[in-house]
Amino acid sequence: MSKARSKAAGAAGDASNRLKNLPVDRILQGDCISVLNRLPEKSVDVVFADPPYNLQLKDTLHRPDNSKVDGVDDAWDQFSSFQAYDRFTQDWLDAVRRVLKDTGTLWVIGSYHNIFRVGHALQNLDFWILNDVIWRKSNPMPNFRGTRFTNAHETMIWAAKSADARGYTFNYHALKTMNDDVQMRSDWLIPICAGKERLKDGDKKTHATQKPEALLYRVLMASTKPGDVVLDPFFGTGTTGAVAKMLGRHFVGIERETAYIKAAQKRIAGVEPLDADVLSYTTGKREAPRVPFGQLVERGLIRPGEVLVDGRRRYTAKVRSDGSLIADRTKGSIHQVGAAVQGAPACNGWTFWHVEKRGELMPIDVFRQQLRGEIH
Amino acid sequence: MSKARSKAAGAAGDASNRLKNLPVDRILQGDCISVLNRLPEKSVDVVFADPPYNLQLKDTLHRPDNSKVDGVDDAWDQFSSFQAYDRFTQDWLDAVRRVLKDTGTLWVIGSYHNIFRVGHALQNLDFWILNDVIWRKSNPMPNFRGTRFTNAHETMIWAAKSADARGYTFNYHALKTMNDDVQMRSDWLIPICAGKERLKDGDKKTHATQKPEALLYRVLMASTKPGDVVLDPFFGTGTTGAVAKMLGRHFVGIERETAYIKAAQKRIAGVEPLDADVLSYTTGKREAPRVPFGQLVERGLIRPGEVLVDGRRRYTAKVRSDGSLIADRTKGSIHQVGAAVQGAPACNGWTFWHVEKRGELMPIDVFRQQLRGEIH
DNA sequence: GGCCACTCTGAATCGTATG
DNA sequence: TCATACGATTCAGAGTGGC
Repeated sequence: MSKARSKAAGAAGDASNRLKNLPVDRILQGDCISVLNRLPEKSVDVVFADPPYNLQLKDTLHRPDNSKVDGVDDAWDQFSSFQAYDRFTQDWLDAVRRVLKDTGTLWVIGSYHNIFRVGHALQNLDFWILNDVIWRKSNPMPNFRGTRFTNAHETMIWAAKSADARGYTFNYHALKTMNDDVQMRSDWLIPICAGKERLKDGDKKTHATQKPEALLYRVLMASTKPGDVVLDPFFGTGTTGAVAKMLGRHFVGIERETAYIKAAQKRIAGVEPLDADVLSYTTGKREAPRVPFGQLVERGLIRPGEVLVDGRRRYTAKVRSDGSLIADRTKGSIHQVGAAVQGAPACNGWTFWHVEKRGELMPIDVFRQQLRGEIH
Repeated sequence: MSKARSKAAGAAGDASNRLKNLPVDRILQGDCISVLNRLPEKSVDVVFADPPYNLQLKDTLHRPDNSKVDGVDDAWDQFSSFQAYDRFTQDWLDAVRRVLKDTGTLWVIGSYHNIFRVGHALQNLDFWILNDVIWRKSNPMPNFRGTRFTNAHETMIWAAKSADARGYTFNYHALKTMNDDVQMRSDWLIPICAGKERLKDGDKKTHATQKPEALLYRVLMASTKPGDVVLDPFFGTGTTGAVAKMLGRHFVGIERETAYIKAAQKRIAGVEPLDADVLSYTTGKREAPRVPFGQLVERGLIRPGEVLVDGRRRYTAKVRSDGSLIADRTKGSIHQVGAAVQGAPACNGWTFWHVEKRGELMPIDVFRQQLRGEIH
């Protein structure tokens, strides 16, 4: 670890053209590593980094309706190999480490394509992981070919400068208040960036991977105080800057592309900082848990092979391992089979089907209620 | 990458004492790497691995009421450094790679302490990540000190043997059925293992990190077929084996500690496998026998000369005697002509083209279903 | 305005059998 | 091995336009 650290430390460059004071609430144009190397050391409270994910997309993907998916094919996301990506990652992480205060923390966001490279590298550089936080997307893009699980989340790593770093900011009570007085968990349900918030040039997205402000809101509420400085080395269209300004924090943005910088400047200029007393009213909304029937089976509340019967004992059906039912000539969901055996157009399987316990019939909805109670 | 691979390949050991046949539904005692090296190559359908997390707990942790938290401090979770852990990880992953069929997949579960080491290592060994899956715990242990987010999830990596590996099992439709007919996402809400399911010796947990059966249920439902072999190189108290037996899959367990093996054997002996009819699960059209369109014509379900129309009555085509279609300027298969009239890159003719009966449109897929029913 | 139907899109490592 | 053809496959939310 220390070997990697000292080697990369050389990348910090000479201190000759180093700035004495941190330029604040500005976007600095250039390659993030060389710009970072010009900034004064230990001057930044928090770094939020959204580096290229190195997606390695191959062919074009079409939706079932034949429309084309507009994938990320920007030049900035192209790397020749894992090695090249690892070197890049180590270099910017090391440059970040120098400008971060000893009490500072680092956030990095990524997907399975790159996050294991990033996590590995930052642990090697002695960063100390405080949490990994899952951004659960309420509206992810589906998997169109039915080949995998819907890729419905991204991962953030939150880390301090070292295992024995003390005094980092974590606004525990503010987050708990935001979360209806329950501790904030490591999984966050937040929609993707769309609608008015999404920056466009005509009908084209300005940036392929603009992050939602709600995500940065929670990150900054958790790990910064008003007046703190947040640095974003992959500034893009400036979500970090916009939210920082709104929340009364300072930002430093680093970005190469002129088009992104212009869009970010315009966007941030339009942001009105909030009064401090307003901030405390924002709360996280709670999701209403949907409980699929298959979950009752998976959890053992209903066993595969168990026989369900309707309230008047006219029809029966047997539970299969995937949570579907099988009856005379039909199989399908609890609703489909319930409808089919009755010859009805539709049926609410939750109230239609029952389990027999000691001669008594119990609607399966009872088990769903039980599961909901456990979840929340 | 290839360097790491070939180097570790040496760890596969000599083939002199290698077994000819895979011993199935048994727990093999010993160090997982040397046991793996004795197994026949490419013999296993799926590997589920729950390796040591390398937790690096320093002091004992106390709850607000001063009771002691029973953390993981077992000898098997102690590593001297990241390097030692990385070497261990690479070695067992490489041994796993050898016994895995080319169509097989690998699951690894971990937390932020180790999952970045694991993910980095398996990418270096050319494993190809299919998904990372988040196990969201409905009842995690709270963070008692209020210094971080409640650590409410663990991460699983699901990977194929290489980027171009084909034919791995993913029971898309069964999982969709389990989830109320929406695609299964990459975030799974499942409670931790507690209650009757949790194995105990008196009032002490038998194993510090026993996984819930519901988690393995979903893993095995997703990525294995009945009769498949699942290998678990860190078998512990045998959750993988218990669920595999229940679901009509075979297991191979590897475990060092006698106490865990005994507990697992007793547990698995008490498991009753499900009946075959219950194990059957929802499959999609991909599994169904192929029926050429020409057969519908040949069998008289569709007559030569009949006019087909799309669902919105924008396009028509006429059926020729050889089962091809002819439309303005094009002729060819139902798919080719469907694509051509729309100007689309591709088209599923089975669902695109309809026949008009008494003013109602019926997709030609209905006739295919009919034929499939007859054939069986 | 309100409701309904329809359209569009989002960090995506998204096929397989046959010849 | 490679080219060709078959034919399987989507969820939530925002925007738009008609009645």
